[in-house]
Amino acid sequence: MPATPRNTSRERIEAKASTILDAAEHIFSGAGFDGAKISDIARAASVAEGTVYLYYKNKQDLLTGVVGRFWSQLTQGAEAAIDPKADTAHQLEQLASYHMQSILDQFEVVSLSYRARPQQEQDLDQVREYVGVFDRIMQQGLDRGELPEDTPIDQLRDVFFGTLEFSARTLKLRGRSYDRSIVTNLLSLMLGHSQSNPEAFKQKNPSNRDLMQMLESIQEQLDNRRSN
Amino acid sequence: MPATPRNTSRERIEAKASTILDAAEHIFSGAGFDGAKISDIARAASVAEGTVYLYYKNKQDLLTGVVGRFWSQLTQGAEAAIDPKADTAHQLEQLASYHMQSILDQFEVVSLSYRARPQQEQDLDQVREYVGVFDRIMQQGLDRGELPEDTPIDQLRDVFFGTLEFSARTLKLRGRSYDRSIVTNLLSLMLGHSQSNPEAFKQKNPSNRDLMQMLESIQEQLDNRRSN
DNA sequence: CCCGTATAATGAGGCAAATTCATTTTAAAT
DNA sequence: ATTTAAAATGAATTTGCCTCATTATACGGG
Repeated sequence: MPATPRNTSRERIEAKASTILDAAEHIFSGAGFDGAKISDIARAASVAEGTVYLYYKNKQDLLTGVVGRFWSQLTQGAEAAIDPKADTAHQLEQLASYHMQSILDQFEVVSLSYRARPQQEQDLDQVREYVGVFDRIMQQGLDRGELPEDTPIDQLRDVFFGTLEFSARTLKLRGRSYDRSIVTNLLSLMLGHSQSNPEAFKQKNPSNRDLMQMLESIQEQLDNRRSN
Repeated sequence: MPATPRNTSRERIEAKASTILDAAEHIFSGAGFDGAKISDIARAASVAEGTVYLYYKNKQDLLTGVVGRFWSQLTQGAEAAIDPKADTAHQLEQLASYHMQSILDQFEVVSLSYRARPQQEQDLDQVREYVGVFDRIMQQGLDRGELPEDTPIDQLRDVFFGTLEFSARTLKLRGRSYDRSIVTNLLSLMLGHSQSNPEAFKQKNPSNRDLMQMLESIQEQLDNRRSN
């Protein structure tokens, strides 16, 4: 049992699987899932039709591969795009910008994602991992005290990704290009104030009750003075 | 050329088209687009397979019909759910609640929507109409002076629908049910403060912080006077 | 270097489902 | 009752995914 050849062979096989995936991505992106024929993909990968099925169970599996790889690369890219030394707000902005540009750039593949989650089955693992990048930033923000303690991460996650995804669709629909104001506005919405409130935050943003107390105190002082 | 029969005939035809659409919706919802066979739909509508093609060009067209009708009904329902006398914040909350419940309720049809917009083609007209309901509320809010003059409606629209759609997906994914806190939190984000900020709005709507500053200044004056 | 075996690749053929269309049925008008 | 047009039918065609019997290639031992 030779070691080197085995390795080489394994590598070769992975290389071929990757070649087929490249071809699939190309054809899917150009023609959409339904429009793409396995025979097209096979031709683009320079293999016979049957060979595709040695590497991927079926057309759907091929799609899952393409989409999974995309999100997995997105995770890598996002981690690279985030400066670990930056504060929470900046990290979020880095993630948001990176996210927006990537999904606009590769909009066709993102669209294919919808086809890869057949009927309310669980999401792709790779998507969950990607979303974890956001969670980590937020968690760190909490730990560092840069966010109010009761920040609802789960809900803000939906706001973050939901808004960006929808904005991307809108931009594509109208043929407009990316404008960073979307990101900055979103972040100022998300971080600009927290209706929930720790002490530090309270000082910057007094509640109505605080105001009332102060008014009452002043009123009292005035009353005292007048009665003198 | 008889008038009555013509009418009757036209009605009959529309009724049959509608019957087929009902069947299609039913089968699509149960089996998904790919899982649905035209023969199933034909059987459910009690017509022959070929007859379906007299009313709809092809399977895709059938899907477009189903999805279009859904959004169109959603628009009607939304308009009915909104109290024209309520203020902007309440109207938005009504729309948000209605939206969330509807799309959670009919999640299968909503999922089909993704299949109805093949590859970055323009959105369905019915979706655009639906989104118009939001725009109208916001515009009215501006006119009534209930919103800052420079409210970025377009961006808030993306926040609104993007967040709700993403939240709905998340809920379905986790098998959780609808919790109205999603809506109230979203609205307090959207309306709770104006991060964009013209002077004009600030004057009309001083922040608590502004009030606190003014109070502190008064307090200071009182102190000064006393010390004299 | 040749052979045998295991691994990989091939593409013709089976099959399922969408779509077409020649034929039949139904409805309307005279 | 007959003619004509509209509507419906389902068998036949087409298309494209996927299987599998066959062929080619790689590799280790003699």
